[in-house]
Amino acid sequence: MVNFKEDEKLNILNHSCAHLMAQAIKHLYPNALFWVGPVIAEGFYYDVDLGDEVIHESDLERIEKEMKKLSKDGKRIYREEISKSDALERFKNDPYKIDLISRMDEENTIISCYTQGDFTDLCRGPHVESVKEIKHFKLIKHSGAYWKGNSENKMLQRIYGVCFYTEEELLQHLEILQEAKERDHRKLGKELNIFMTSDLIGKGLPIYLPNGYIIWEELEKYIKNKEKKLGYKHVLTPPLGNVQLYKTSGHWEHYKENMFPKMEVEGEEFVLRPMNCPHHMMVYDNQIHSYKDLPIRIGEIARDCRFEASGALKGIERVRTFCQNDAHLFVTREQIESEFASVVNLILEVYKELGIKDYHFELSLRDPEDKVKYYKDDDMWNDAENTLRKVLNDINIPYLEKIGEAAFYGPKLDVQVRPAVGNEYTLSTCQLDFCLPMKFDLHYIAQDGSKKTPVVLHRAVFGSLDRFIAYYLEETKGAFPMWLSPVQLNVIPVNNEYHLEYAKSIFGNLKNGAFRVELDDREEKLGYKMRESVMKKIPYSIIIGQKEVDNKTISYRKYGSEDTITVSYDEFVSMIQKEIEEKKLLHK
RNA sequence: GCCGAAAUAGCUCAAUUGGUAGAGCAACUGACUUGUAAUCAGUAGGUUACGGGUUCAAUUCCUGUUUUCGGCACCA
Repeated sequence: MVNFKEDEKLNILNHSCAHLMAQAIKHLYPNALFWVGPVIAEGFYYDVDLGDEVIHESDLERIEKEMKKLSKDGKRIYREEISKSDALERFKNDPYKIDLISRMDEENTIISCYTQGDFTDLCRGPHVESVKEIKHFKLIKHSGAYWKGNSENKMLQRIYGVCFYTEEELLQHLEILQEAKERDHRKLGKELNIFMTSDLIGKGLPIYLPNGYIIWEELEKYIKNKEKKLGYKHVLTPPLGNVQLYKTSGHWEHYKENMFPKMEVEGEEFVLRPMNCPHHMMVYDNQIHSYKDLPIRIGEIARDCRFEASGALKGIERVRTFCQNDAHLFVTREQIESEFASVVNLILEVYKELGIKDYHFELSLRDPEDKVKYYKDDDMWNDAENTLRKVLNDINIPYLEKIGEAAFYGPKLDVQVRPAVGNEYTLSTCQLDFCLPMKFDLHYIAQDGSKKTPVVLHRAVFGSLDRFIAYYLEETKGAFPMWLSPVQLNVIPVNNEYHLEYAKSIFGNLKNGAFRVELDDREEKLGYKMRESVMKKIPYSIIIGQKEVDNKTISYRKYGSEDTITVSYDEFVSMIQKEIEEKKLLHK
């Protein structure tokens, strides 16, 4: 997939295309005012104020047509440098430009304008020489977008587009977009019977069907085993709690708008829990701990409920109830680095085993200017942020620093991935927290007999199992590796009259061997049954015909291959056992 | 939540400017006894998401609601 931002030449072309679009819009909507038109990874967009008018899907065609016309006219693009006062004068009737210009530093900024025919726009540039270079473009989508990204502000009209140097590149790009839709987890989830939703149950409340639940169970077993080896102890805590619990933690103050409203019973107030930290704090507080007991690692596959905005819901990627693969590590200050490194290594190990390659780390820091969101203790923040930086540098992990992305209680390391369709999201997280242990007045007894407050690492490798399954569906295109496949083997007799008996005995042996196996004994042709077997993305289709009956063998065809291989039963079983143990990827 | 779009059989989709819904697949029945991505024939399947309105007549036009989709905002 092209990244328009990183290809300098394409970047300039796309930015120029944004200007061409603006010019076309100005022709069709003379009162249009323009905000910004940047190049992004997926192409470009321009935010436009059309007064009371809004863009409809059909308008994109009109705008495109006008752009083609302007491109054919082939006007040159001129650059002009002006002073700040000239700029303020020239754009005095345009509040958006005034807003931009007035924030510019007069001394150090060259203010430039670009003009093509009857259209001039304030712009840093650079641009292509002439609009006739802007030929192979497409307006992809449109939407409302709040001015300056603030939902208190007016909603502008945003139009997205892409531009290439050749028609072939453009068509190829559009094809890639189409292919991405094919591996959207919502489409695959439906086709492969992974999950469903029901209007009567409610939106954002997914049901995992038998196939989906097998994947869920396997992932749960997998991660819990890894955690046990690292000394985690698993607990089971309730999915709701007293409101006071969240008032103490500070979550109520920060997030009550995004929680399901409290319910009152017998004078007590409860909420469905939006996260598990306070519950795990209570688990820690159940006993007195010595410094010798630390680190204490409490894990849980824990169900949470969050009242996500209806417009944010998406398949099983963003839902209103989900299960976190959560854990809280209670450590001394001296143990922070090694425990944090251990979590990062666990994440790296899991990603490697599952074959996930396309991800990056982000170190999410507080915005020191934001006095409302973040817990007030500058020393604590500096200490925490520097600790995370140090560990990341020590273990040599590349990462991006993101200001203002921290949790209210501490900085975090997030692992970001990109889905088939839509914006990137966090798949795994590890957060450092000096704050909640204090709020809950937790301690341990130090070597000198004094009471000390532990530090907590919040971490989730499968941020949520729901989201992870969504991601892995898209990553594997629904062709899961053997160990995760809902159905691993499909036994297909060629002819029921002569081969069914032997097929049944093979099926029975595999079933007793704890493989997830099906027997397709319908009265259909082999080709028909093979087609379904492949469409269901079953890793192995086992064919039993006269040859196999006579020689006491089996023949199999692996998903993604067109070859048929004949082996003995024992040979086959040891092969697939090995494949399951090694968690081999089905294809890559 | 905000801006825009969509909703027709279990699934994927049709239905000419408003004239009371069709196909393929799946399901069911029967025939065929099959060697690697669809054997043939038949049967059944619908308050066109839900409610209200305009009209002689609404899947089609208007309107409210619900859900879904593309973005924006949000994401402990």
